[in-house]
Order: sequence, then C-alpha cells, then structure tokens
Amino acid sequence: MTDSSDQTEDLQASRREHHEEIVSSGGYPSRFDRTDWAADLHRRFGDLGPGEHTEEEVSVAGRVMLYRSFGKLQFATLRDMTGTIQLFVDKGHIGDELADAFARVDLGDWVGASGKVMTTKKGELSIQLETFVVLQKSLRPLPDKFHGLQDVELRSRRRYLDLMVNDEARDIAVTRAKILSELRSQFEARGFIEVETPVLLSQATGATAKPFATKHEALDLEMYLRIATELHLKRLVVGGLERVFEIGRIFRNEGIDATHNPEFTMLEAYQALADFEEIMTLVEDVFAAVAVAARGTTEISYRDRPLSLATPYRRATMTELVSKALGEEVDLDTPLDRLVELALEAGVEAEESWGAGRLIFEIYDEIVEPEIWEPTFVTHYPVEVSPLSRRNAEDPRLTDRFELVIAGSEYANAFSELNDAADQMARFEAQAAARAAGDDEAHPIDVDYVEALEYGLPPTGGLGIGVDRLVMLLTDQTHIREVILFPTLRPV
RNA sequence: GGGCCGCUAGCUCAAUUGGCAGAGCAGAGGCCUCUUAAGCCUAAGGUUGCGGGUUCGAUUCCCGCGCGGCCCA
Repeated sequence: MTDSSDQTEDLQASRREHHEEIVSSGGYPSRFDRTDWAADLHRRFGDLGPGEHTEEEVSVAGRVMLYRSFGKLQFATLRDMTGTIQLFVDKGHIGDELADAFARVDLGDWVGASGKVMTTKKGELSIQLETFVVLQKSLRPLPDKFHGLQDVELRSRRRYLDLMVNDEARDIAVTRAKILSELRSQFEARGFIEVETPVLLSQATGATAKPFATKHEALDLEMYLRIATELHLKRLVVGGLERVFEIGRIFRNEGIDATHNPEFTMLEAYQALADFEEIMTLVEDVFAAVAVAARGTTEISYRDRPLSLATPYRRATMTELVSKALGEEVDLDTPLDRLVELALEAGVEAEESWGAGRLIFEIYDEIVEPEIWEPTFVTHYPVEVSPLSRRNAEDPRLTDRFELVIAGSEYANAFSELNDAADQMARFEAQAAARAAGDDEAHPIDVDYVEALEYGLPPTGGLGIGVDRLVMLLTDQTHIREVILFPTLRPV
C-alpha cells in the first residue's frame, strides 16, 4: 500500500533523510547482542528505589514507542516483545555528539542501546544510555501514541500496526499461543500423538459444509480444501494409531460474521477404546486446564458476566432440555404434527423432510442453546442430525454424542464414533438422498472411508474443539476477527 | 440478501438551521537537567470515501456506488 500525497511525503522526509544518511555511512547492523529483555530487567531491578545507579551494564533493543526531550535530558520508551524499558539520555554524561544523534531518533525506529541500569529521581527503571545504534528506521509515522489504532478494518488489514500500538492485540496473540501450547500439552500428556492430514482433497468430507474448490493442473483434477479432519484421523485409528490429534486449519465456503471466518482452526482428537462419556471428562479437564493456562483461573468474565469453567460441567440430554424449555414433555415418540406445531411456536419453520429428531434438534438450536450460560454437555443428539456418531445402545434413534455449550455457543462436539461399516454406508446413502432432494450441505458418500471401516475401527471416542472460539472465550472477545491475526478480508 | 449507522489531516476526534473545515497527537523550528500521552511558543498540514444532483453556496440535503460496523434472514 502506498501513499503518494505530499502530506505523507513531507511527514516522511526527515525520516527518509536520516535513513539515507545511515545507509550511505555504512548501513544498518545485521545483528545486535541483547543482554536483557525489558520484562527481565523489571523483574531483577523492580525494587530499586528512586535515584539509584547500579554498575550493571546491559544492552536492550526494541522499537521506540515514546520520546520526551527535556533540555539536556532525553527519555525514550523502548519496547521489546516482553515489555517496555526507559532509556535515559543525559547530554552532560555522554556528550553533545551522541545526545544530538539520539535526538534524531523517531517514534517507530528500532534501536539497540547499552548502558547501566539506574532509576530516575521519580523512580522509573531506566538504562543510562552510553551507546546506541539505530537498527532500522521507521520511514512512516506510527498511529496515535495514546489512542492507538481504532479503525476495526485497518487493525485487521494492517495487523502489524495494531500489534505495535494496541496492548490488547498483543495480549490476544500471546494468549492464543498459550492456549495452543496448553492444548498440545494436555493431549500429549494423555498419550495422544499430533498428526497432519491432507488439506487438499478430491472430496471434502467429515462435516456438512460447502468447500472451497480449486484445481490441480498437472492431474487435471478438481480439488477441495478440507472442511474437517475427522475421516482421515479415524483412518489413522483404523491403522493402529490409537490416540491421535490434529490442530488444523479448516476451510468452509460460508459467509463471514462475528463467529465465522472462512479459514479457522479446529482441534480434533480420537481415542481408541474410549466412549463419549470418557471424552466428556477429558474435555472438561482440558477446558479447565486451558483456562488456567490462559487466564490463571477457571473463574473468568465473559461479556461482562461471570463464568466458571471449573469442573465438573452440567450434563443434560437434548430432549430433557427441549422439554424443559417448551414446558411440555417431548421425545422421539411425540407425534410429528405436534413437533411441527411446537417448532413453529419456537420460531422454526419445519421442512417436509424433517423427522422427529431433526425437529427436536432445530427447536433446541433455536430456543435452548442461546440461553445456556454455564458450561453444559448437551447429550444424545438424534441420529438424524449425526451421520458419523455411534447409535445409543438403549435407543438406536439417538447417538452417543454431546456438544459442550458455553455462553450460548458450541465449543466442542464429540461422540462415540460410528464403527459399523454397513451402518456408516447406510447413513452416507441417506445423506446422498438428502443431497439429491436439494440439501447441498448434505454429506457426500466416502466409499474409501467405508472400506477403511471394514478393516475394523475399534470403539473410539472423538472430539472437535473450535480453537478460535475458545480463544474468544478466554480473551473476552466478541468477534472472531480479533483472535485471528490475519482474518479474511475483501481486497482493497 | 434486508434494515440502521459510519467514512473529515498520517492517527484520534469536532464542525449549530446549508454559510470561510477545527483541535489533540504525530511531523518541522524554538525553550527547558527527571520526563511518564511531559509542558510551553511558532509555523505548516485537507479532492470532507467515490460519482452525480438540488442550491448563490454542500462535510451538512437527495440519488447511485465502494468499503466497513451493528442487527436481522
């Protein structure tokens, strides 16, 4: 992006001039020896009183964020990845030449500085500058030093500026990293191995969503970006990798809103010999641990409301919850006519092809889920809306499946995996029929996967966690774009 | 897709009923040996998102378009 206005040129003139002087007089250094991070200095010297001078020689480096000159003194706030440290520049101490050179530093420049650790008369931990080097000039002015960058679009489009000037943007990036790291540790500690499955596929399966299409030129083949990792991970369990997980980018060709970005991150994990009840315990333990890693506690605040992620989480079946919300007992034996009426009252317009399971699910989705606040495992989804889940032993119209709902949204989806190859084929065929009837989000038939099942998938529990939404929850963000460094945007 | 709102200096924001487009920060020059968004003085900085229209006169009113936000489907 280039600005060609005279104004911008003018604003950059002195920066550019300084830059060219540096370049023509030997150029910028290619490296710098930093002895200490800003945060470490605060940790080590935090209890120095005002006006103290130590003999501790340190070298720090970072971007100049603030600058104040006061006659023969200059103060600059340098920020590195860990925090800020003040540079104290005393003309009487280092002489005119160095002090005047330092006065040419602009906000945004990368600077390496060396000197002794001290505190000012007001008690601010500082480095008494002895020498410094400009590591790289910033040729453009920084956004407002106090207000930062407010424009939502600009913050997303030029995330580097957002990160430079907005503390919250950095906090979110760091917290996201902690969450990912903790998720990995949690699964690894339970004996799962991290695997990678293909993104580029000739058939996008494992979920009901519209894929992105692309083309492999050499093979002259239509290909699709994955919409889930599910069926590949289960193939691995068939192969004997009994505990696998993947933290993978998923692509779905849908609209963009507060909770949807076309590419997002999903964690999926599969554990042989486990059923969905064991997965439930695993999920709540993982959520609690991740909350502690990210926020230091399970007692958080989200959208200005307190929220506890302490275990155990409430468990309730979907029909229980729907019955309670409707004030009338319903289940899969409730006459279809009555369910259609209740759906209409709930604000759902039923479609001809829906059975009792779909109707109950739609009512749940419309009036129950948005009202759930504390973490709740909603269990036993109808088989009609669960093409990959194992049937419940007592009622084969239901599945051994749950979703974890927190603050009105889904955070995890898990089930005892369907490992009956014939049943899986039948469900794929039912989906294909729905597709033929016009449902273009229905799951396509994956014959290769059915063949894999025929070799024997042990009883297996699987789960998926929407990582972006989890980060939103733990950073108290209401828009997914705030937790993705480079969200999908229309080109300028 | 629909409704509402926004787009003004590099950044953050003003501008009465339609009447010369303003401030703070950043940038330039000057003063200051303890600042913390330092302060003070001086000068500079604009195709008011884009294109039409109404009007003596449009940032302001009308129409279209672009980008974005919020809500709804």
